[in-house]
Amino acid sequence: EEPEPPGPPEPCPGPGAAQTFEWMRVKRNPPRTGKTSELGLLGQPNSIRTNFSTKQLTELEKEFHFNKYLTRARRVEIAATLELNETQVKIWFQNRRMKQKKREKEGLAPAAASRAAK
Amino acid sequence: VMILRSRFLDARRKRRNFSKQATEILNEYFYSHLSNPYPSEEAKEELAKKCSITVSQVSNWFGNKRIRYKKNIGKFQEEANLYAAKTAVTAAHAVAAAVQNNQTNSP
DNA sequence: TAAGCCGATCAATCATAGCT
DNA sequence: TAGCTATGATTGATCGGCTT
Repeated sequence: EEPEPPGPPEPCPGPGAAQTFEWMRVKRNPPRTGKTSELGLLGQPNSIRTNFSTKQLTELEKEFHFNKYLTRARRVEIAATLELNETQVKIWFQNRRMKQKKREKEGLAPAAASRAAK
Repeated sequence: VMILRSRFLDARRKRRNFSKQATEILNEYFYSHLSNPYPSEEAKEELAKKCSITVSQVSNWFGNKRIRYKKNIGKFQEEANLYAAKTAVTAAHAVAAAVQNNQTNSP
């Protein structure tokens, strides 16, 4: 059911010897939401997850309900208004669409429980 | 400090832990596929059914498990051995059953 | 060839559950 | 009851593949 014929890896999983597989070594490049200047000086590229403010999220949400997809022009406009990168706005819409899809998919199938409830 | 993490009214998280058996099933899959704990969409659906949870929850579980496992492999050593042994026993039973079945069916 | 999108995943964090 | 750990969910951002 799970064909796994790689050649090089270790032998057998002996009790007490946890092997280190590739997936355990995977490292993501830190977020490069770099705003070249924040504390002045070419400080390290802001490699920290951005926390969107309630206002930004509210505006993005509002725009999303209007358009699921953005045009370049609209994206530039929104980015400027909310003080975000175009990339951040683009990614936000990307993630928002996936979230929407996920909900439509799940919010339409909990059949088993819906019958019992009420 | 009003940097309100207004994620407070997120209508989310009224979390409930999964049943012990569900966790058992998920862990069994995780440790028996430790070299590549990435279940396919089909596998996730099957696990979801067996555990009585959604596919998304299965994805969340594996996502959290992988990250937390590699963050501190040592902390999961005991658990890993426990499931490794359990899998071995299960496999042994399967083999034994197959052998018996083979003997009683050999013309 | 470059840019956007999708689907999956990562990684950090939130908030609650549960044990000491 | 307070404090700390375990755990499910959320989400900004990354990765690889495919499309435009």
